[in-house]
Amino acid sequence: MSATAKPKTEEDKIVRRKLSDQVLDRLRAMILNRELAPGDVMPSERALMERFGVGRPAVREALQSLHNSGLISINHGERSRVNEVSAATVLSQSDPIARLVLSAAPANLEHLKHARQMFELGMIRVAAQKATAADVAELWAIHAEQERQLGNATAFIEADMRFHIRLARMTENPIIVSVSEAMLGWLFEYHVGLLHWSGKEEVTLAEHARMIELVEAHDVEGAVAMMERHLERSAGVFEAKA
Amino acid sequence: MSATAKPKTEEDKIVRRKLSDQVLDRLRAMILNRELAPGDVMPSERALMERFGVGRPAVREALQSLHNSGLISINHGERSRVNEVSAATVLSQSDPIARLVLSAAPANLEHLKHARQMFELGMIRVAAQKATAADVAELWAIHAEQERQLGNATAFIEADMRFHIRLARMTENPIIVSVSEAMLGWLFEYHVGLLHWSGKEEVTLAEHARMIELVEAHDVEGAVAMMERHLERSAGVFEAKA
DNA sequence: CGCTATAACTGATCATACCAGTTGGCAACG
DNA sequence: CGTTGCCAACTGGTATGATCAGTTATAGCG
Repeated sequence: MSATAKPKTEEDKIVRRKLSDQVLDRLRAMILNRELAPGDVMPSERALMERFGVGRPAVREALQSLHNSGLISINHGERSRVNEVSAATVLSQSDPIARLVLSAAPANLEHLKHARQMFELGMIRVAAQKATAADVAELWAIHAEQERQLGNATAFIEADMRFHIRLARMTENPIIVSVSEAMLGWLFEYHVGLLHWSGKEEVTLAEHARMIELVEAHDVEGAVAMMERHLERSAGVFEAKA
Repeated sequence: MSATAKPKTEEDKIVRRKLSDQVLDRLRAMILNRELAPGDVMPSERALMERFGVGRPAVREALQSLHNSGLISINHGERSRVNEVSAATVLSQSDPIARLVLSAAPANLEHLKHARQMFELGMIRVAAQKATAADVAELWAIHAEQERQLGNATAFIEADMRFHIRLARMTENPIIVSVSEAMLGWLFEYHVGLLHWSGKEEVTLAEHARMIELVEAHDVEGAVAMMERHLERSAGVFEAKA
C-alpha cells in the first residue's frame, strides 16, 4: 500500500471548503458584528453575488442555510430580513429533527420523559424560591381555566402545559422557559391518544392546586416532593402512538 | 376594497409551498419509513430530479437541507449516505447557532450557567442512586488524571468536563449525556481565559473526591448538596471573554 | 388628491454546461 | 500472471442565463 491517499494523520489535508460555506461564514460574521442588524434587510442575492465574486448558487445556498438556521427570514418577492435570535430560535430550529428522532426510536421517548422529570424537579425548586404574588395569582387563573375544560381532553391538556410553562417562567430564565416549552411540545405529540389520562383529571387538578399552595408558601422541599409524585403518577400518560 | 388580496382570515391561502420543501418532505418521509435505511446510499441528485419531476436546484436544496440537519452526509464525488440520528445529532446541529446566541447576548451566558446548575443537580441525584462499582472506579480514574494535569490549565479543565460527563453517563440516559456534553462545550468557550480558576484547583479536586465518596455511598441528598456547593463556588469561573 | 396600473425590483425555478472529485475497469508494463 | 497506471463514467459543486412569480414603488390617469 503506497502512502498516496488517506493519510492517517489529518495534517496536510488542504482545506477544500465549499464556496457556499465560505460565503455563509462571511454572512454569519456580518450578522454577529451587527453589520447587519436584526430587523433590517439584507442585500439581494444578486448584490451579494457580485460583492463576493461568486455565482448565484453559492450565495443562494448560504442564504438558504441561514434561513433554516432561523437567522434570517426569506419571503418571495421581498428582501430577506435578519432575525433576532434567542434560545427559542435554537430549539425551534431543531424541532423537526427532534420529532424524527423520537419517532424513529421509541426508547428516546422514555429518555425524554426521564430528562423532563429531572428538569422539572430543578425548575420547581427555583420557582418555589422566587414565587411572587403575581405568579401565584396567574397559576390559580390557569388552574381555574383547566378546571373549566374538564370535558374537553385536548383543551385540558393544553391548560396543563400552560401551567407547567408558567412555572418555568417563574425562574426568570428564558432558556429554561424555552426548553420547557420544547419538551412539552414534543411530549404532547404522544399525548393525543389520551387513553391513559381519562379518569385522572381530578387527581391532576388536586395535585396542581396543592403545588400552588406549596409554591406560595415558599416550601421548596414540599413543592419538589409534590412535583416528584405528580410526575411519577402521570408518567404513564405519555405513551407511544398506536 | 375588493376581495382579491390579503384575506385577514388565513383560510383560502393556497399552499404555495416551495418545491424544494415538498421534495424535502418526501425524502424525510422515505428516511422515516426506513425506505432509505441509515448507513446506505441515497439516489443521485440526477436520479431524484427525474423521479420527482423537478429541476436539480430543488433536489439540491432539499439534500442540502437534510445535510445541515445532520440526517445525511454529502461528500464530493461519492453518493450521499443516510446517517443514523440520535439526540447528539440534534444538539450538534444547533451548536453553531447556540454559540452565536451566546456571543450576541452575554445575559444568555448567565442563563445557561443557571440552567446547567439546575440540570446538574437533577443529574447527580439520579447518578447517586444508580452508581455501580464500575462507575465509581472510572470516576476515581478521571479524578487521578485530573490531579496529574494540575499544571496544565486546559487539560485540567478538560478532565473536569470528563468528570461531569461521566456522572451524566451514570443516568443511563443518552439525552441527558448529550445535553450535558453540549452545555459543557458551550461554557468551555468562555472558559479559556482561566483567570478565575487559578488557585482553586485543589478545592475543586477535593470537592470532586468528596462527591465520589458520597455517590459511592448512595448518599443522594449529600451528593446533591455537595454538587450545589461545588457549582455555586465555581460559578465565577465562566466569565465573558475580555 | 386618491386610486390604479405598470415598471422595476425581489426570490424561485429551471436548463445547461462545465469543473472537480471519486471510483472502477481496462490496458500496458514488469 | 500480477501489478501498476491511466482513463472513462459516474458523483457532487459551481457558474451562467433565462424565465416565472411574487412584492413594492412610482408615475399616470381619473
